[in-house]
Amino acid sequence: MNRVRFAPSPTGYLHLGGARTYVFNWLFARSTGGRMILRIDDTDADRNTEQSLRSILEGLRWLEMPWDEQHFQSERRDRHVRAADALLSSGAAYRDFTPEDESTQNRKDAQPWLCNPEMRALSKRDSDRRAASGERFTVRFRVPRDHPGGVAFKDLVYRKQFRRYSDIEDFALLRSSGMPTYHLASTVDDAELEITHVIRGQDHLTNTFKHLLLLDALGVSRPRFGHLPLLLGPDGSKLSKRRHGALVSVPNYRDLGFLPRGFVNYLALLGWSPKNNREYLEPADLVSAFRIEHVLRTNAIVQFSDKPGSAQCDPKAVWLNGQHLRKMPLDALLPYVERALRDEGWWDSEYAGARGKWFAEAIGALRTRLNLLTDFTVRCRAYFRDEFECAPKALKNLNRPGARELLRPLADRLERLPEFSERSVEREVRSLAAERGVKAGLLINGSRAALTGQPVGPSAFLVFAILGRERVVQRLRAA
RNA sequence: GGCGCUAUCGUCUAAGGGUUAGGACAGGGCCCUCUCAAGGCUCAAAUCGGGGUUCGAAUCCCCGUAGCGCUACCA
Repeated sequence: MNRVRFAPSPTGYLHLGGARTYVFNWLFARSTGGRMILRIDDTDADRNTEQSLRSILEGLRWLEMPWDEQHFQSERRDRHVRAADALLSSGAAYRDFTPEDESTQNRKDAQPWLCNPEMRALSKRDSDRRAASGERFTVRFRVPRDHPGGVAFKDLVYRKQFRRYSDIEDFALLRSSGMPTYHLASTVDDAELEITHVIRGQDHLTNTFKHLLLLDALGVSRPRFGHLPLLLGPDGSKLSKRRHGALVSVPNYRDLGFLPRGFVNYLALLGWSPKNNREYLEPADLVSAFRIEHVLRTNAIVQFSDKPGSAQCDPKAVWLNGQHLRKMPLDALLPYVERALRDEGWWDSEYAGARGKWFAEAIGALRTRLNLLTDFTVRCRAYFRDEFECAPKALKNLNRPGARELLRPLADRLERLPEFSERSVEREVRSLAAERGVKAGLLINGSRAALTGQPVGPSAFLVFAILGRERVVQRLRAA
């Protein structure tokens, strides 16, 4: 059975890149009957924060793509250290006593740093003696750099990969604090958790050679690797919390009013394509269409902007979300709208009870012209609240010559109407307009303004029907 | 600097030797219409540059250029 993992480090919130990696892993697991493992890579104690961990879990849960297992890397430290010890005694690794500040100096040099030959050549006796005397050291992997060959593997996405031993530096396994590094911890855990497919960002493509070296030295079997193209910001640089801020965080998209499925659909199309021109894909469609071999090799730019007034996110994401908002089963949509209204303090328990049918019908009518969940609160106030402002353009419709005077007579007629429905109301409105010799549009637009305070919205007759006779009559008179 | 990855409309992408280089978003126009959407139709918009290979190249090869990644006791 396939086992894949997503291994975020809790040093910031979950951003689009991480979420996309999670989504691809999950899709791969589900489409092949495998298991999804969440592993929190918290080996860098200094930079980890509780808040970051919470936000990652929250963001991941919001995607509605549950994982099957969860592990904390920090709880597995013993195994990492044991692996380092084993490599040390087999000679595959060695102690490097170079002081930290001196070794960081090396990377400033024009020449690439590969190893410190002096430390590499240290005899076992000297090494043991210096370690026993309490001298600080890091443990490094001894890359067989004198051999002419190299490491090769076949990436699921980037195909054949090869790197000469002589181009790989002697990377650290254990820090001088005794803490394992990412390379060691990640590799040991992948092996012990029996990960079969490592699917991660392309920024790890060149790290994979090190991981393979480690895996082989540890004598464990290699998982398969698949690297994903990177997500770039509009400025062309790799998406990061540092540069691009909260704008690219998953919670931001939730707050913008995205449905999990709309967001996931958008993410899935960044660096992957079903190859048949389909764009709108429901979660189940994604699972059945997903093929790791169809992942692209080119980085994708995520469109967004922090300029006030302009769209904060890719308009295509908004469009896709609108597709889901309209096409998903109404029953499935209702809970999301409920939460949006609750957040606004507009939720009425009657919506779920006596007026449940009304609520469903209203949402069903409203959703045809909305894209985001937040549109229900920012654009539909008049359907849920009795106090609302009249927009300037709506006021203009109301003030057209002859419009306002007709509202009261209309209210009177509607009050007496035997049956109050979309069709019967339409008949009344049109006949009143005809009798007074005005265009129906005048009355229709005026009514919409009086009833909703908006110049735009659903068909006016539908508005009448949604609001119901009582509120309609009252609002027409008030205008 | 070294090593590696990548290169199709503004953006996401299809076409992996033969197509008028297709679709989607965004933009323009038209239809529908009580408004705004939705929906339908339509217009504009791309193969980074240069060399090969081939009857034929977006597609294969080489060179250049550009972008990105790695080059940490970060992950």
